Amino acid sequence: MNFHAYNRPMATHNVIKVSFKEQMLQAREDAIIQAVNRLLAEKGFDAMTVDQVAADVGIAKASLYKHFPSKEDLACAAMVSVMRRAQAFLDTLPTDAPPMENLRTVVGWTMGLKLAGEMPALPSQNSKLRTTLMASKDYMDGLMDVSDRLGAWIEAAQAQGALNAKFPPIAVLYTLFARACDPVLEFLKMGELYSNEEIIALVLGTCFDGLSARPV
Amino acid sequence: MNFHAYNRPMATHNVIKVSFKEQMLQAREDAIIQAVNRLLAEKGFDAMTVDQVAADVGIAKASLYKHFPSKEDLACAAMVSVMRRAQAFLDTLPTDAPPMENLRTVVGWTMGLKLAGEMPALPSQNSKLRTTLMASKDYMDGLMDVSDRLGAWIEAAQAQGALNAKFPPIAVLYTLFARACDPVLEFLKMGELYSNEEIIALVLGTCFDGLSARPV
DNA sequence: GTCTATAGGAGGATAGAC
DNA sequence: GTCTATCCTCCTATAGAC
Repeated sequence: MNFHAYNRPMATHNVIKVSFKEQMLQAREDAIIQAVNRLLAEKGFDAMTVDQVAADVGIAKASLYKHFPSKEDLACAAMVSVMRRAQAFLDTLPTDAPPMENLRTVVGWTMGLKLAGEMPALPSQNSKLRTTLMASKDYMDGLMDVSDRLGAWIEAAQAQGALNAKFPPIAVLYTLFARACDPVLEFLKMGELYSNEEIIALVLGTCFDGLSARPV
Repeated sequence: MNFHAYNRPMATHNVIKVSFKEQMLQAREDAIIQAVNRLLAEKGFDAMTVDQVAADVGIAKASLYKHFPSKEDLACAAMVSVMRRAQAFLDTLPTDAPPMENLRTVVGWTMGLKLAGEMPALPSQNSKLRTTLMASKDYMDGLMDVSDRLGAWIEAAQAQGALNAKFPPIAVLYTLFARACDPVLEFLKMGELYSNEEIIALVLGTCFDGLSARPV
């Protein structure tokens, strides 16, 4: 009892202090991730330099390396972040809606992200980066969860006859992921002829309806 | 007359010699471009190093720079090369065929190129590279020619009602260019479930028919 | 025009004081 | 954990002999 009486205040004090510190730490790491996310979307992984990230956050480069051990881990953290956003968005979609509708909505949402400059772009060739991503449980878990949920909708949509059954579900899944980073989006944006909403509608149209004319 | 009698043999000798030298030069530059093309397709512009190109060709790096003034110019030459191949392929297509059919054939051909590892991949963000490309008359001329020919087919196909008229021709053109480098191709190739022909058929299907089921 | 050797600089990562 | 200053590696590009 004396033990508790003696220790509790000290322990409480420590708990509060640590929690506050951790809160600051988390806030700073969030700021870092946000900067990385922006830079990755703007210039891509190779063109992004750690110096730019540090300057953007307003801290020294060495401090950055106290939070993340490498440039690859920075990018990985950004990917985990968007994956979480995607999961959160999926949570908001009605489970009783037509699966095809949900698929369309998700892809449209990712296109909006890209047009807003919030979609980090990673080179698919970089093996060092791939290794880091594959080794990240947070990233892989998120990716698997998203893939599973989309996969379920894909199969359901095919069972309903809304999604063309001649395409293997895996090919559809890849296609949806690819359309989230479709370069057509930035091409059309650069042309400045269409609003973001129009661009999304166009690219969604080409993706789901196809280029060939459909019989009325 | 004496002038000719005296000079002709020497001139002929020079002509042959120069022509031979130029032939060797051209052959070497072709070898360089082929190596660049392969490396660009395999690793992309940033990951490709000039040392690798030199080693691949089997000459010293300094010799490379006698042929091409910069790494960007190397990539540009490779792009001009594929553009020429594309123009040559367009030449083989029947002018009396349905334009929609020709569009499909061209896109399928570019997909085959990519699957064969012969489609150079350039980052769309690199401004130094973009400047070099824009400044290259050979590249721009080729790009314009290809765009014009595809554009004519697109408009003709829309006039015929074969290509969905709700899409602006420019959006269709961008989409066709984008599908030539579609990452879905390499994803499916990595899965090793489908042959190259099947992959091309699949991605052509998603592109032209769309993901949504079509009424029978 | 080919080579060897090296300049020059960018950028990822770290040392060490505080 | 933050900073300044620096290391070190890699890579583009060039100098200079042949």
